[in-house]
Amino acid sequence: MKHLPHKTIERLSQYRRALLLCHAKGMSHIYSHEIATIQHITAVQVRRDIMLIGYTGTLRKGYNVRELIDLIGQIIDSDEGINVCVVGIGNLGRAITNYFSGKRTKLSIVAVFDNDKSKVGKKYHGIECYNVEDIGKVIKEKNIDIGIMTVPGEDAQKITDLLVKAGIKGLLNYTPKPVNVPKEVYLEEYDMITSLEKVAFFVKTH
Amino acid sequence: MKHLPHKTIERLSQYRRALLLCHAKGMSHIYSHEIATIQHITAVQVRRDIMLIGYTGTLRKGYNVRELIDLIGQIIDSDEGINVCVVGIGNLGRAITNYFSGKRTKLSIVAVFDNDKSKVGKKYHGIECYNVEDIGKVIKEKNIDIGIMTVPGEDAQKITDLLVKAGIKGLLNYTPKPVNVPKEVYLEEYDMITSLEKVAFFVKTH
DNA sequence: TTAACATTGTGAATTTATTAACATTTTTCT
DNA sequence: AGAAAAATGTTAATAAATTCACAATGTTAA
Repeated sequence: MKHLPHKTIERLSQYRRALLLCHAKGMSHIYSHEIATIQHITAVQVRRDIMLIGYTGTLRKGYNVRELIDLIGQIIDSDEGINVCVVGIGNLGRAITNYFSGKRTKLSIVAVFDNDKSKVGKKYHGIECYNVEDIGKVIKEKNIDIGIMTVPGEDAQKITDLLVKAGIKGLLNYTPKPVNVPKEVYLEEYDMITSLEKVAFFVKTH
Repeated sequence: MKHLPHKTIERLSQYRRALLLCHAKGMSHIYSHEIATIQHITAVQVRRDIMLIGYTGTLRKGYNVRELIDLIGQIIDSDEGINVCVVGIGNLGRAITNYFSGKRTKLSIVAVFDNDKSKVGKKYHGIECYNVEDIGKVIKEKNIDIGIMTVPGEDAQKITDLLVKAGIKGLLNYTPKPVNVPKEVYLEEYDMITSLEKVAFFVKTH
């Protein structure tokens, strides 16, 4: 496989979730237009994405749900699984930890961090909370590759630097402050205010 | 102004936030490449976005921070302000409510909803929690245009239908389930799992 | 004063993403 | 059997987003 576009990767992740639900309902096959309807996109887009990963469906029967789930897994998951940590166990950190706990096998949250001493040592959804000062040590011990940052904006860069120094390979930044990482670290930033302002803009302009 | 691209709208929101910080620090002017560095994009991109909104900077001095903040406000804010509600006051709902409380003047969260009777009547960051059954009534009374949905996935479509019926104009869906809305309602969906899986993919493929 | 420099603004080129169009194939119906 | 229908797979066309390239111009320094 040559090079999957970023957008295709995102959609594959979403297709998989939809497919898992379909599988749970007992569907064995699904048409491109059914996936498309669920995801609010076009059937052509779905077929193109699936073409890009080299899968081919059955004419008139559509795609085999089980096979497609497995193939998407081969593309986007790592065989060995990836360990993840959450830094900042406030409301957002807890929401995310909760969300993931026990769900994925390939991506597991194995540590949470906070600078609030009263939280350190407690468990959140079964995952132990460590002191942020121990980030370096814990990340190495637990072989953590990805960090999810849910601290206040003013701490964002400082925590980022700690994570980078600890050897993190990917960072998901949910703080409102953009941070800097060296180019070998993959960075994804998301900001709720931007999303809400965007909705407000399009509501305003009909 | 003709038609601003979606991506430009998102970036304008982000520029504004960066600019507000710069303004708070006492900066009166800023160069395109400074904004670009903060946002991890190119200076040309910044200049082009600013060109699109019809602002023009000063050669060799860059952009006037105050003026640019105000102009972006004119573009993306509504004069009268927009009222927003949060449905589902679990961890994520509280994180968002907390995040916004007291910050924006143009976008304000004026109600939160939950189906848990023990939460109804309580206040969350100063905002009263109503019963989901009263969504229709409260949305009309309080003139709410935008809903942020942070309920469990299995309730997503049901709540969406209630919001749509109540006359909501924009919906930000933070549940893991895509929902359907009539075409006159602006829908933005965001899913944390997809973001994390994307990071994992790019970490895996270096 | 004049040359070197740094910055904005923008048309053109390029790249990325989406959509259209349609050939192909299997199934169903008559 | 043959026609009609419904689906996939894919090339080509189009649209959207980004980057390049550079003219224009104010600023600084010699």
